[in-house]
Amino acid sequence: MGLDLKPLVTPASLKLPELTGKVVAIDAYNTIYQFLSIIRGPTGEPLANSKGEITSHLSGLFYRNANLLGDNIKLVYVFDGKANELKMAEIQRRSQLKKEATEKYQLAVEEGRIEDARKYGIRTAVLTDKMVEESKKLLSYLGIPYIQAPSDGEAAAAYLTRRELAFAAASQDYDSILFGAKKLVRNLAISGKRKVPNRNVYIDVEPEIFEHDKVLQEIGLTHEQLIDVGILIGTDFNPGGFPGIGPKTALKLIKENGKLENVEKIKHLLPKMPYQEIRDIFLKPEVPKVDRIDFGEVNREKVLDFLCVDKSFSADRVSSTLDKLQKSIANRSQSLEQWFG
DNA sequence: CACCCTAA
DNA sequence: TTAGGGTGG
Repeated sequence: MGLDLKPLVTPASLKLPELTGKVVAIDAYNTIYQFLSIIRGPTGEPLANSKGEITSHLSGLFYRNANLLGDNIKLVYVFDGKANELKMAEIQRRSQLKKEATEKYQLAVEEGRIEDARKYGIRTAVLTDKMVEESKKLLSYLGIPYIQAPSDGEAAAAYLTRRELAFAAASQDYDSILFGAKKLVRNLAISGKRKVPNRNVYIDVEPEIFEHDKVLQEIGLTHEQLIDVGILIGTDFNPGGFPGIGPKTALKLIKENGKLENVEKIKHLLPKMPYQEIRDIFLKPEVPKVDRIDFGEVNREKVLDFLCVDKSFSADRVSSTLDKLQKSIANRSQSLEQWFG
């Protein structure tokens, strides 16, 4: 279920123009997984090409990136590497949930319960190695660089903000804050419409930004203490956290006691928990070797060939999106030439 | 999710 | 111009 810091931190609203000219390091798995879950037909089936290969992730990546690039936002995608041993329990838990959702989904489809089919279909999304390769391919055709993280993508994205190679990290998860991202952007999207789970209702979801310094100031803790709060609530490395302790209680306990070791009511549980190792995952994560990020250019032919020939996208739609993008890029360099040329 | 068309 | 609903693949 991830790290639930939401009740403890207050976002500032963010308008996309504020990111103009800035580098944003995107949590690739988080983003692609979101597309795979949400971009589906009415009965919960993902988009697919004529060969039956899923294309939801490519649709999401193409249209969103085209828009963000058109707004002159510089993107770098960060892919997860090898998962930490401590994450295995969470990975298995998720895979079990998917298995259950898949059974419910198939039953709902057979019985013609369309809304249920959609609800469960969303939970069945599995991100395969092939999809990752296809995503990287599309990114490279769009001129968008990507970085392969040695372990957690969020840790690598946070590192890029620390190195000032990126202005912000973008992810839906709050882990980036524990990894020390200077800034975290959530809801980085074009349309603000988002489906609320379990209901056929759409609400406006605005992009929001969290600044690391302000977060610590707001809750009155050090970074190390915030990590302890996270461990109490539960992270990917200790799913569920400690029984009976939610975000509010966790914050109270660390404020009163300073650190995990001093919290009386969990003293009997601490020895069974590798909390020092988890602290180190957040404080001293493995990070990629990066000194600079090279931004590329759109390769129109490759994009068209890949999406329209290979993946059955509509040539009209793809080329008109590319037209729009290339036009805004051309306008940009033209206005630069007026100043400097 | 994002696009596109239609209605008001 | 904006809101709502269907469609994309």
